[in-house]
Amino acid sequence: MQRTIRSLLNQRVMTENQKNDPLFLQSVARAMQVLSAFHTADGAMSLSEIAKQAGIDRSAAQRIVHTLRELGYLKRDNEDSGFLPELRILDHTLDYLSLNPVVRNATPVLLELRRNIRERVDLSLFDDTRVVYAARMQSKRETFFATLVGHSVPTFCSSGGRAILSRLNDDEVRDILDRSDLTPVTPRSITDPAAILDKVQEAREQGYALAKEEILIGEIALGVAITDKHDRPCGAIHVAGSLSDWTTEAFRDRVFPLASEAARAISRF
Amino acid sequence: MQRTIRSLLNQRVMTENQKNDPLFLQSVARAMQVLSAFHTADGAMSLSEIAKQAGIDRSAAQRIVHTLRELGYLKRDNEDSGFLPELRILDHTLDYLSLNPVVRNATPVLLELRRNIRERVDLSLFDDTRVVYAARMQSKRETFFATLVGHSVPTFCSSGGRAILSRLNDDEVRDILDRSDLTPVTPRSITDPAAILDKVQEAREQGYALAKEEILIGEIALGVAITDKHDRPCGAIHVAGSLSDWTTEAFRDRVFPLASEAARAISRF
DNA sequence: ACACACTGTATCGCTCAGCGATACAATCGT
DNA sequence: ACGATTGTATCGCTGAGCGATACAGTGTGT
Repeated sequence: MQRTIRSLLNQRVMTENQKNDPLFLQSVARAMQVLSAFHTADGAMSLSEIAKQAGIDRSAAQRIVHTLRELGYLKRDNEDSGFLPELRILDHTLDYLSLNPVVRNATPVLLELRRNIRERVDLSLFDDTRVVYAARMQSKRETFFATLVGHSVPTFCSSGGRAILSRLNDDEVRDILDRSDLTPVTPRSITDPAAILDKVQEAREQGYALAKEEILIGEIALGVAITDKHDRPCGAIHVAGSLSDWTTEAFRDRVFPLASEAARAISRF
Repeated sequence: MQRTIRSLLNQRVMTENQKNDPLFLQSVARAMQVLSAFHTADGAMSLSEIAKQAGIDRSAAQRIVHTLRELGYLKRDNEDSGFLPELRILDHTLDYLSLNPVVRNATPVLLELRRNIRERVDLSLFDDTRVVYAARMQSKRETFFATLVGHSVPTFCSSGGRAILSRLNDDEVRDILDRSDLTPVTPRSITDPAAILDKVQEAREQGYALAKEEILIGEIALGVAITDKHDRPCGAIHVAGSLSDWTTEAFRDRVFPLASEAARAISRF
């Protein structure tokens, strides 16, 4: 399901205005499309596969892959035939994470939060129709998903996503929902726009958003939005617990005050 | 100190053979150099700064920045003037992490390891003269450094780095040391090539490498190499503890058997 | 055994993408 | 008011790179 969401990103074809924009460098766009081709992969990709995914012909793919390989962003798979992303990619990750003021200030706060609550704590960043994990503090009892920075979940059905929406006005929320792919992540995901708007309104009044089993069955999550200098939401703190340990009320009573305080500590950067 | 190491990467100017290689696309290289310009930054960068760092003129920088912005890899800093990396970068991170077989298989093993040892456990990947963190499992007692995927430390003075070197032959080790920037990370970092070779030889015999206060004062670290299908080292497990809690011997006796077993479980992928 | 469909790689001439110069409005600090 | 920044926009010339084409190696199917 993660893949389905991400593959949509990839369909970002060159638009008309981009074609007529003298400042828009097509070869750069093509190169980034080659790197993005791997969003849909679950193994090494051949030149033809890359070409198809990136929407360019094999020749172009060849030259771009060659260049990216020379630069250390791609490598040939030793055993399998095909190509894979290479380590150098992570350099840019660090640039992003260490220059992002929210992430920068969030880490100690999140650790403190996890120490108090002893459940999984995530920091996610708002990216329109999706919400991207930037940091995860594991709880002792582990879910099988690990620290995968870059993972994303839909805004509309995640606790943090709806907490973020609750800081926008109804028009903006509707706009995002319109552009969202509303396929449910689990059978419990709320997909009806009207119902989502209700939940968002509820979050506005309470200051937090709850999502029960909307991302993972058996999991309850509480999200609180983080805002920037201009009071615009730019991310959220998620706390996730198991429904076998918590009633909804106990979870909310325990988590909300702490998470809310943590969010306030991170906000306005 | 992190920055000094990384800024070296950036000096990767276009080589002569690249210039004469018909398959090498210069515009793509320039674009990646623009993204890499942020390796040396600690805040938003202006066009002129980017141009200087990337070794191109302002016009080129302008057009590339414009394109990367259009594609969602850069954004303008709201308050400060200048540009910053944007979220989309993290998409590629996930591609790399989730397609890398070592990382893929390591996570459960590392969690198990941390559960047993209750100290910080890191997974790092070998990249020539440096070693890049791909995952970190925090211990309860926190060091101030947080989960920053992409961080790197020099191969020559880290426990994992030397564990990796111990799986190469002496010529290869010398070659890496020759190309390394041997500036010490802490006053305790061993920088004399002969002494490093001794330590590497010691690691060969013992199956693990120890580094005391070579990266962080007060910290002892034990590293065990991870190998690929061809028995070539491709990464390492690091376990780090505080010298106030452990004697060298106690640390080694407790950590080595478990870390070694974990490394074996991850190896050969 | 052959044929065929794949890999990845290499070459080359035509053409249009994009280089680099130049200009400009806006916002600094002095 | 000045010069030095910032980011943005335009434009003609030219060489970067597009896309066609070819080739060696490796399976896969018949």
